[in-house]
Amino acid sequence: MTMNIVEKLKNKIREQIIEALENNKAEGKIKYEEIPGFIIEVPREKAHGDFATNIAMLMAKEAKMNPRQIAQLIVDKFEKEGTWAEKIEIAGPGFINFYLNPHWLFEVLPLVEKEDENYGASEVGKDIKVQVEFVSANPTGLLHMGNARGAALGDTLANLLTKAGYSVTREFYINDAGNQIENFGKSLEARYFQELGHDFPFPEEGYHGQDVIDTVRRIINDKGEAYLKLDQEERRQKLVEIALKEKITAIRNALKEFGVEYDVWFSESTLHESGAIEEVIQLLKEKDLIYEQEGALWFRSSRFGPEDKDEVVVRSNGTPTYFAADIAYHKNKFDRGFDWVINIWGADHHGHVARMKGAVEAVGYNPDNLTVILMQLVRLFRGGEIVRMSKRTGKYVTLTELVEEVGKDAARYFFVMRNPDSHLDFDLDLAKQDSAENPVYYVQYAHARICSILKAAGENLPRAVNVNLKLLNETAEIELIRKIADLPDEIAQAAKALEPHRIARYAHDLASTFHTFYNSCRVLTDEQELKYARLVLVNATRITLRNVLNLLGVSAPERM
RNA sequence: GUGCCUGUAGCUCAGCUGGAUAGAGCAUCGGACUUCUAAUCCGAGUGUCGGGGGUUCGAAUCCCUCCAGGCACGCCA
Repeated sequence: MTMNIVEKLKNKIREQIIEALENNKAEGKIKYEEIPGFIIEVPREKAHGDFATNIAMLMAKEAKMNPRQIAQLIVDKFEKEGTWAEKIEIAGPGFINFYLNPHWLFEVLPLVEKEDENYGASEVGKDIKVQVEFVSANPTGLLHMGNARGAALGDTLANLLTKAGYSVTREFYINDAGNQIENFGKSLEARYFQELGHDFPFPEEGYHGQDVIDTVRRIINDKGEAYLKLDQEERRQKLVEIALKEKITAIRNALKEFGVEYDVWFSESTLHESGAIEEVIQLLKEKDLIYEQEGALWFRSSRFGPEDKDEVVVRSNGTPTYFAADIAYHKNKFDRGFDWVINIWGADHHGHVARMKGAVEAVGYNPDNLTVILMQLVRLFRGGEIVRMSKRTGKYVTLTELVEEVGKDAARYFFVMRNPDSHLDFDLDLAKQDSAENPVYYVQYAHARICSILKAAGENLPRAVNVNLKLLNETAEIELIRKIADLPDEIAQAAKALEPHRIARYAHDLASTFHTFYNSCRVLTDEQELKYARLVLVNATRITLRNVLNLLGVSAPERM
């Protein structure tokens, strides 16, 4: 059982407030039916205490009393025992501010030491099976910046959910069927002929990238002209088979270099082969959610979305659409028992969300259990200019190139730093610079500094239980402990809200608090007891920083 | 035309889901290394929170409307 000190204390204060209110009610000093949902928060202004609540304002209307009067009643009956409260004040329109004895914070240091790598964990997601599907790039090409953002986001999110106690599966959906594979086959065939010196027209919608040519050259190297004589369908099939395997391996390796590994690689073609798509269409037919028009089969998505249009699931030529496969895929996900299914998609797919949810409902599952995170697209800048990626020429910067250029740490941090909702302008020149402008160095530097102190201190690191923590009474020290204490709550909230960027901000805040401490308090001082206490504090900071960097997939260097 | 996202300091962005005097980084200016790493710290300044209405004790946050930018509206995926 992991503990969350901040949460525990908030709950304690909450209980005492409710009890104080009930006591007042019993004495007839206040009238109300129900206590409204109120918050206990850490005020932005330090002068407003360690915790504050807005309950008095919220109750004013129902109790027909001035909020400050209500606050006074609560304060009068508030039992401080067990809350560490030293001073309670009523402020502004009726906030109640709690000023705590800082000693409550000291519990956190032995806890961090004890939990070590596990510190920050909580159990808010206990017994909840969640799947995060992300990247799922077309296996016909290499990974681009949009995929890279999705990879950083999805992996960090999965890390967060895991830490918050959820049971997490990472999944990559391989689109190895359908139209784009047709095109891929045609492109490969064309390049195959061309590379062997034949005239061959390149398909209109084909893949123009250099990587397709490279693949074909390798195939020729290996198999020579063997496929020239085959009939067209068989030739394309062979070429696709070899090329797909190669592409998927390349994608897998690129992601691995980026620190991302999956539990499941799910192949779209298995849905076609197993009959799962036909089955799901049959199911929808039975529910009268499919109709025929102009030779095609349509799914009544308009029944579900607000005013969404109906969607083709089987073309007039008899082949199922991507959407049909996706319905079968999502049914499959829920069939596997996931309580919560999370997809990370590029914002250009947003039109797909409503009908996907509709489809989930249509096949008998609760659409609320499907969350789609849409991330806005990435624009690359180089030399102050947008790097245009061209579909026609197939030229774009790949994930592998990005990692080579700016490094895994900077790239991951950069992508996760921002809210997925905001457009991301990635300045390659800036990220490339090994300079202080790159925020990831700021955080890593804090970790390296700590390691340096610990090294200088020698091998005997004191244990929290053996030192006098009360000596840690400087503002900078208290602030640092407070920040460390926040981690479990930060993770739990970031996980629940699916907002990994909060953790990047936390990492920066923690580093900043440490740097301030470092400049105002000397750890290796002549006063032995103080030194030991500070060593404990610094070591707890190291553990916390390292754990956060791990969540982000960023390394925690001991030297810089 | 319809739908989704965005609009906050000169620039890049936070803003804990309705709270108190709206915050960071970069950039600018001025300070701090004989001391555990100056890739750091301390100090200084800037805001019609896109505009206008509304909801209430209280709005950057919720609702309406308008403006600007991005994206999507296929028997593509």
